[in-house]
Amino acid sequence: MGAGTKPLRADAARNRDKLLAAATQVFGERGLDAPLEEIARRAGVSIGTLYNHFPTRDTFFAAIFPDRLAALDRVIESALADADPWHGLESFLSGLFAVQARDRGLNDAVVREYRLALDASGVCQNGFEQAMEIFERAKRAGRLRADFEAEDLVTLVWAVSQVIRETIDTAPDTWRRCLTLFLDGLRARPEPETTPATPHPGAGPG
Amino acid sequence: MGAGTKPLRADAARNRDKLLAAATQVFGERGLDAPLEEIARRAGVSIGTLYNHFPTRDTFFAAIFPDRLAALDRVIESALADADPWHGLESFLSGLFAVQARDRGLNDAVVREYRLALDASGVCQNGFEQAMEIFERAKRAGRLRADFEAEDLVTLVWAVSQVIRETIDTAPDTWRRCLTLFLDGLRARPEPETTPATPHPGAGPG
DNA sequence: CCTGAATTTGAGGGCTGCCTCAACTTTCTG
DNA sequence: CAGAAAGTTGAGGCAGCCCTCAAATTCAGG
Repeated sequence: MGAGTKPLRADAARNRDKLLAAATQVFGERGLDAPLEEIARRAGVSIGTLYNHFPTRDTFFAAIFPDRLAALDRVIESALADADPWHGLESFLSGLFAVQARDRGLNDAVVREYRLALDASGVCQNGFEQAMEIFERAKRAGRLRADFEAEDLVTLVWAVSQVIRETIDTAPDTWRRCLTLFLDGLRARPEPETTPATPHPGAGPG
Repeated sequence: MGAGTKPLRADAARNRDKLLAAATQVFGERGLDAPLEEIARRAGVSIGTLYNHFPTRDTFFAAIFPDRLAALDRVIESALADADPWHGLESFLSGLFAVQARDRGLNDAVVREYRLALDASGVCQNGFEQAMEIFERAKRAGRLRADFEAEDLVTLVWAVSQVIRETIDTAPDTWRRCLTLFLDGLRARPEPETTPATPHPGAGPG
């Protein structure tokens, strides 16, 4: 698995790059269901060429997202390196959702990967289990509710992904508020301070 | 506005009823984006007839959902009638989401209405404000976090609606778990008991 | 420069869904 | 029961998106 692929002709390589760039852009703007013809158009290449290089939508995903999702590994690592398990957990979720909120394609991709991970069939199995370790650690430290499970992480991602989808254009920080609610709950707490400070993001119309 | 509408011919009235029944069914199964031609097919009526009676998708919604959404007013009422403001709040959310989880169309419709209500343009303004009163009451009683706002209710509905969408076929009670997390938060609590008893619904594979 | 192989092209066929309208059928009224 | 009004029909036009393939083009090596 090194140089098993024959070198592409110059123009082909150029087109492939243009396609990948366009796809990244289009998926980012429109999500994973974006029309492939839009990608070809934006790449300045015919639809036939697109299918030459990427016979299916999934080949696009495979070319684009693994790297970008792997970037989340660093978020996980740094969360696990945090001395405070709860703070690590918070920073993992913030980091994850911040990435999702920057790109509709990534938002969809994360949902997809986590769903697959739960079915025990994902490529991302690895990343998911690493992420769960963040939660297990916080649990052991008595900071995370004891009944938290892998399903809950997936549920959390589903929930927040939709908040991101709904607000990405008009109030793209709303997910922070949602995360605060998830972390602290709706119930009033004895202590006046809950999470340091995550007030409402600028969602107000007036 | 009483009998301003000329009486429909017998066959027309029959078809209208068939269309409404079919639409209710189809929207329920497929959500508000379901193809209108499927509705005509299931009603045993031509697509032309469908457009005769309901020139736009919205006229369908207007004919179907107001009543069903109004059924939620009873949920709200009974929540407000609850002696315990927090328990009322819980029962409102449970009631709302239970309704959403039973019908994809209603799930979509609730999301739509709440979004509009926030834009101050919804028909449902009324119901939304009534719902908010549940939260205000719980706040006054010191049971709900003091910074809860209307935006948070909408966010909550967005979040849970997605969990419902993702799980409605395979584990339709998952939203309960999501609600528990919202109510109590992820953080471990000093008291051992949080919410009476909402363990994981039967989502586990094994 | 020439040639063969690699690559690109884009018209076109297929599908689904939206919507219209001229021709046809049914109901109602006198 | 006839005629007019009301209602129904479904083919067909439009649009978006998917995907294919024969013909045309471009590249790379001799």
